[in-house]
Amino acid sequence: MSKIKLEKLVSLCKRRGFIFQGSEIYGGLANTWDYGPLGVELKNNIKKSWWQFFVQEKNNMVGLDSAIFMNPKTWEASGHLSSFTDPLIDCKDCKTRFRGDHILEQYLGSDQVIGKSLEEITEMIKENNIKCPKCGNKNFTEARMFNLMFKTHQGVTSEKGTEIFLRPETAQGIFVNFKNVVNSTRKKLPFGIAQIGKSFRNEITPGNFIFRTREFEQMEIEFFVKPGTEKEWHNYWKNESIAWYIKYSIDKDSLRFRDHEEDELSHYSNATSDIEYKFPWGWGELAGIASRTDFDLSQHEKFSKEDLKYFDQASNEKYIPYVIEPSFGADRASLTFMLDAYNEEVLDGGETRTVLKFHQDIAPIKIAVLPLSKKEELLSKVDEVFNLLKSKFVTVIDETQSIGKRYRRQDEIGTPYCVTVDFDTLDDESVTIRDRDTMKQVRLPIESLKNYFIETFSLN
RNA sequence: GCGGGCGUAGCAUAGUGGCUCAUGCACCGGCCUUCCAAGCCGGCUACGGCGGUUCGAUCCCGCUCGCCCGCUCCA
Repeated sequence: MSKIKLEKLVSLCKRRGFIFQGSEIYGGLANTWDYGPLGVELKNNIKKSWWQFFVQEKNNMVGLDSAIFMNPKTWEASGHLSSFTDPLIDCKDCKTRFRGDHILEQYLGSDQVIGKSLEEITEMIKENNIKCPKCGNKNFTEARMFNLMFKTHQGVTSEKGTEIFLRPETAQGIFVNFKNVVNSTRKKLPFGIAQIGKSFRNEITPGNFIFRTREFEQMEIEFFVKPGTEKEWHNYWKNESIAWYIKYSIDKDSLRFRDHEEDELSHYSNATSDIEYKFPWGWGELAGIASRTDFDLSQHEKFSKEDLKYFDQASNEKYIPYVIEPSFGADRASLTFMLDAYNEEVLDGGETRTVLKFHQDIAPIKIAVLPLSKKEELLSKVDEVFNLLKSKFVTVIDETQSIGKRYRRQDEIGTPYCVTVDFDTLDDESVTIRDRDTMKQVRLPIESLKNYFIETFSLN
């Protein structure tokens, strides 16, 4: 398996139109990336495949698309207003940055630190003679707040009462709609609600191309279960989650589970397992499967004063469901699918070809129609084939330069099938289908072409 | 945000205080070409931005923007 350097992929992405730097003509905007013509097809296919796998093909799942702006009370209830606000301090000598509360906890224990203000944390670090864990000096900056939520104002004027946030996760949109969904779908536990959408976090350090950005797209499920059954469902979703990556051809050996240690668990979780991928810079998180207990619904019940309990007809009990949350990053998935698909192959002639071996349902372009030469008769036949396929499959025509070069072009963007119209086509009404991975060719009548591809591709 | 590295065409690189900034790939047009990056001819496209020093700056200086690595965070 050829391991690709990240720069190589970034350059390919730009050259071929997968991903561009955001606002590039203005010198860019830190850490924003735009999906180009091929990138948007790829990402859409990834989201589509996810939705099909996790929602449409499961009878205990439904979908949702909630608003990015939410009543600010939501974030009080969810804990994001306090927990996503980290007091940071820097060591002036070795220039390392720490979380002030974490460093204090190591010395004093967590009960001493909870709820302290910035000034108190700064003071406590001084008083307790705390040393930099890295260089041992005591030359710290003051603690400063870093709120991970983007703040803005609703309405034209910036009055305090209308302050709102860009959601830092899609999950809360699901929780606040739990009752609506139960009432409108008559779903019984256990069942889940899925949502794909953008989230925003003012990350301190974004980076690694589209791996960590401040604006990103999540694919999340909140799966509601009867308390006491959360362990088995946690396991179930771990397996389902990794199965999706494997179904869409991510290399098994580049994936692994990693369970969170107790001290790294989020404020809402009692058990979290990550799925990690072996990125060029090391293992990185692709998805997290968190057991969120009844934390969120309980909090929303408390803050909203709405009864969010579920009435279990079978056992005649009323309770707040427990929640298992599989949460995926769509941009990370896009990066992973590209990295994993990237191959450089040495051919018999000694030349190399670059080929993105996407799963065929993920590939941005499904079919390229190529005339063997630029002769008028072939070109009109090519149009005919294109028109036959275009309504069902993303199809392109490429007619410039040699046929071999065009095959390589399509390889580089991961097009699984090339349909070549040659001079025999004019007589026998058949075309040659060339397979990206095997480079083998088969001959097929034009009339059976569409059905052939309908059976080949499974994502609609 | 802090420290370090970096910024020349679509991509990857070369080079220079002053002459039309070079090469490969890619792209476009033409000739040619009947299944895996052929060839020939022609063409488009760049010194991240702003300011300073200088007769003259892509090159030196300052600021700024962006990228990469590290730290903290996370999908």
